[in-house]
Amino acid sequence: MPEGHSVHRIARQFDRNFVGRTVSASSPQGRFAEGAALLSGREATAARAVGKQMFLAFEDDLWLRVHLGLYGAWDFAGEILVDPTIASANGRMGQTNQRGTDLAPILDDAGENSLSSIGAPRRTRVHVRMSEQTQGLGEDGDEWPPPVVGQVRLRLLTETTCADLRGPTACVLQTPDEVAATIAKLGPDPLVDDPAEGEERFTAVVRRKPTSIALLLMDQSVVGGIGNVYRAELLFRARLNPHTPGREVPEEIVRQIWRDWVRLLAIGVETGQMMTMDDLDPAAYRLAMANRDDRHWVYRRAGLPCRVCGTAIVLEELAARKLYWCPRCQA
DNA sequence: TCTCCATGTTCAC
DNA sequence: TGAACCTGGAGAT
Repeated sequence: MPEGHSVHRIARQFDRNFVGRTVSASSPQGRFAEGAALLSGREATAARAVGKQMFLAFEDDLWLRVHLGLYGAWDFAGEILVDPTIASANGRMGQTNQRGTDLAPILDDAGENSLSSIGAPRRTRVHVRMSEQTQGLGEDGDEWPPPVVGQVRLRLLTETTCADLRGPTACVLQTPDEVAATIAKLGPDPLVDDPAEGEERFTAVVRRKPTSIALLLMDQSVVGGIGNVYRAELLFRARLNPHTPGREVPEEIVRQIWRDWVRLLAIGVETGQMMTMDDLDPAAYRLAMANRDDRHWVYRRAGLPCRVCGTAIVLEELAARKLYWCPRCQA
């Protein structure tokens, strides 16, 4: 599942490519047919991400709320204008159209959070139309709009850009009041809330809970956007035992975790990758970036030696999710 | 072709 | 606390 960084990238993609444009909406799969009919023909007016939720506003105060859940993904096709605040990890941002505008790079790696497909990692279809002169056909002869492949819950189409939504946990229309109620239930998000205020909210909640810090970090009402990968990595970086009750975690460590999340989220949004070993030396960093299976301190490293102490990384189940940690560094 | 798996949430018990 | 939901890739058969 895309953690918070991906959802912010998606929102920025929508902001750049859909906001201000009239959208044609459909539900090829049929499960969002009524909603798509209501959206179709309206202009998109805003795109926002809060935690793992994305909100897309349309004319007449109609909001689309999407949560990708475990399997969801957006595939973008067509002419994709890249938000200048996000980049591909390998820097392949070179394609430009005849107006000199950046187009989407081809995949940054195995599809993880590339600009063309954002969500659950999967093989990606990339269609990049180079200019309006080629409207109707992509440069390589692709159809326009692209043929529907698989279970597409919602297709949003402008004259130049196509976004296909697959497998979301939530895809619903909301009123402004409902959007506000949804957001009110979420914990602070460093890219939405003032980071200093967020730190205070996060610290106050964690410090009064008997629940383990590992569960609290995954609780979206405590902090927005953290998922299983960032949880494991944040706890390792803090050298904190995942089972420590929140109220027993020293305040300075709680604040350190928040500030680390602020930092990692910013890196994730910028690069599209959950790089958590940013404090490596440059050579080791480049190596880690090149190999997505070797990019974390503990996540998916069960049984492998800890990168710091050599102790075997432990894998256990906590609330039906896999938890990776080093029993020595995080004793 | 079948089974398992995954970066998640919600609901019933 | 555990099951259901959801989708497609990967590996086993």
